[in-house]
Amino acid sequence: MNLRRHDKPKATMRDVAWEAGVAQSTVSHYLNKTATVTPETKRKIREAIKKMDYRPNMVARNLKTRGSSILPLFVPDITNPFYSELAKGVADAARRKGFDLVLYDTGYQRNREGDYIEMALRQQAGGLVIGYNLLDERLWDRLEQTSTPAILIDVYPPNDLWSSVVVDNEEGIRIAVDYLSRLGHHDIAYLSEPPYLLPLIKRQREFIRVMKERGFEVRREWILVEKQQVNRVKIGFTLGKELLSSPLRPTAVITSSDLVAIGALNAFLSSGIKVPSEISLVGFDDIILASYVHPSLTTIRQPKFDMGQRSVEILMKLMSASDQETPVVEIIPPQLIERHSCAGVR
Amino acid sequence: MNLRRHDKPKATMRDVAWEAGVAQSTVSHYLNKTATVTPETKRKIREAIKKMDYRPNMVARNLKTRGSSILPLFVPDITNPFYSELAKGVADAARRKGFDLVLYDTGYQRNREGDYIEMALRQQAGGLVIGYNLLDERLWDRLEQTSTPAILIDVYPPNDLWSSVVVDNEEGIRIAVDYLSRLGHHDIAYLSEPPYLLPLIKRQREFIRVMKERGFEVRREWILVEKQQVNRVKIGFTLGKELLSSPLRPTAVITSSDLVAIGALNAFLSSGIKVPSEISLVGFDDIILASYVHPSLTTIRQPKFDMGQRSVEILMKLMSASDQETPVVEIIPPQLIERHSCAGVR
DNA sequence: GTGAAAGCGCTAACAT
DNA sequence: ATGTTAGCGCTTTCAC
Repeated sequence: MNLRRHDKPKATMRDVAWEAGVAQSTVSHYLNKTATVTPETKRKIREAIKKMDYRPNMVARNLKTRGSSILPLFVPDITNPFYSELAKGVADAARRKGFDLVLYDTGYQRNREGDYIEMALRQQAGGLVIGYNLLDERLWDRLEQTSTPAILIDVYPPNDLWSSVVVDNEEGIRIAVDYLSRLGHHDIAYLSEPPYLLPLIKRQREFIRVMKERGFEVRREWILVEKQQVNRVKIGFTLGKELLSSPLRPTAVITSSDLVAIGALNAFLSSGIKVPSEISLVGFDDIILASYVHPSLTTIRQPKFDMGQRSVEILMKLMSASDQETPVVEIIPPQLIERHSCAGVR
Repeated sequence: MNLRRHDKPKATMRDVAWEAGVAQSTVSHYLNKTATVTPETKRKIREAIKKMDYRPNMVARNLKTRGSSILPLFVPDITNPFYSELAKGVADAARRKGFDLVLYDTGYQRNREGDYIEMALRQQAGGLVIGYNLLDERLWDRLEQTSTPAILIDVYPPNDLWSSVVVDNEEGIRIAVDYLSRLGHHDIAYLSEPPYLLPLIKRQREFIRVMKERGFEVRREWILVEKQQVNRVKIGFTLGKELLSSPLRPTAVITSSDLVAIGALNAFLSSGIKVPSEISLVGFDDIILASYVHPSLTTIRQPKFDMGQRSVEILMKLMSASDQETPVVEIIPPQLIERHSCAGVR
């Protein structure tokens, strides 16, 4: 590391000061607006900067201020559209605050999590954005020990020391059920990936609760929850097929995520079942793919971009707090995105 | 920026040295293996490090060595699966070399490109990975001026000063045509997004050339190239519909990218045309979505992950070269991924 | 094998 | 309004 080519020496602030015939600190003051500078002096400095093609060295600046202008984002897999959309929101907000987004893609590997946090800390990161549930829970202690603030997205904090931004999972499910209900459905199935995360548990639990509350029957064989597989599209496919093999067929299905919905869609289509005329389908997340499949997927949107942005704002507040701020769990409202995978029941 | 909380002071190398009862430089030597150290001294240092929870400060290190451990990656849109897969490859290779991947998502906005390059340079980045064609061509001069090496991916260099990693576009098209040909197709259409990039032009040109070479007729109305729209799925949809309205219908179609193929697929399906039984479809890129749609898409894979990795290796070489290295254009072979969107012609 | 000292490019008191 | 000075935490000669 730290390679560098045989480059022309970069101009430093000292060079600029010399060229402009002023003191280095004056240049610094001018650049940082940390003192007022005569118009005439300003001019000279500006010219010198241009002439020398001067560029402030953030590394030196950061060393001096003991700060850092990088903002680490942890995701388990950047190729998952959910996380890439999140990353976009985080990057955008970070940029606005003058931070550079450093991407740590852990690939769902425990040991990488620790290594990457170590790297982030060595880079003097003042805070972390974590887009999923860390596999290695001991890391929370490590972070606390170094008093590094962090914010979680899309999952609930491991304990009351940490903050997070999550969508209102229960509300999302309610919106889905009520939407289908309005279309005349009451035979509704629920397909889910393994619920090892609280949001997933909440969705499932709320589905059952609201179905009962609305007076709809909740059939055991219509609540299909995967235990083994990890590929969400495959899960949806498997569960979709399984659902079709049931003697009673629901008129609609809600899934725990869009990826599962897409798998289910493929299962239905490949069995000759028409969507939405024979069965309606609503997903969860609203990833970009949802609008790409045919029929396009009606779904419950998690405003990922906004959540990414919001998380940065909260983190910045935590970082600048002179004392341990009270952690916050911010709940974001979900939103129904109506597309073409649902139809009224005949 | 440069926020920081009221944190407990981090241990420095000086603290460690003091604790271990040795000189700071000895600790440095131990850490960097830049001199041999007595086992006994090693032990003391190790213990001090552990006791104080010491972590090297990369910012200070980078200032001293005038290096940088960040590697900027420029993409136009990280939510585009093509770029997120690329990013994964780049991040992976960067990490292996001890670099942190900094993500610059320009959102296809000219002015951001300049701003972001400026930020990257201020961070003392020693080289850049650019995953697409910069919109603002003047930036190449700026980069040259600062003698910052860069490597392009998926596009050809603007001139012979720069390096890039690209797939063999012609070969990809040949593979597609020959594959369809083997299935008995010779009435093949080609649908393309606006060919403002050389790879796209090459694909189109090669399609025509190889069709002729194989003795297949090339019909004007079967070569549909979008001029206006930017959303590739919409483009595919529009072009797909247009193709269906033509009096003569081809038995197969090749598209300039998977996103276009997915749009075309939707167009066919929504017109009641069965894929692959009535029309075969092959895409280009092999983005993750290709395997998610129904029927899953047969396509020409660009090994994005590998290309990302390779680009980092080449860039590192350029960065460490003491003198202007001769630029390279590395051609990567594409690969046919057979799925379910193609069938033999009856 | 270990240590003393210089300094990377910058900010921030503190003077003037 | 501008300048002087003292480091930030580290690497790297160069002595010993």
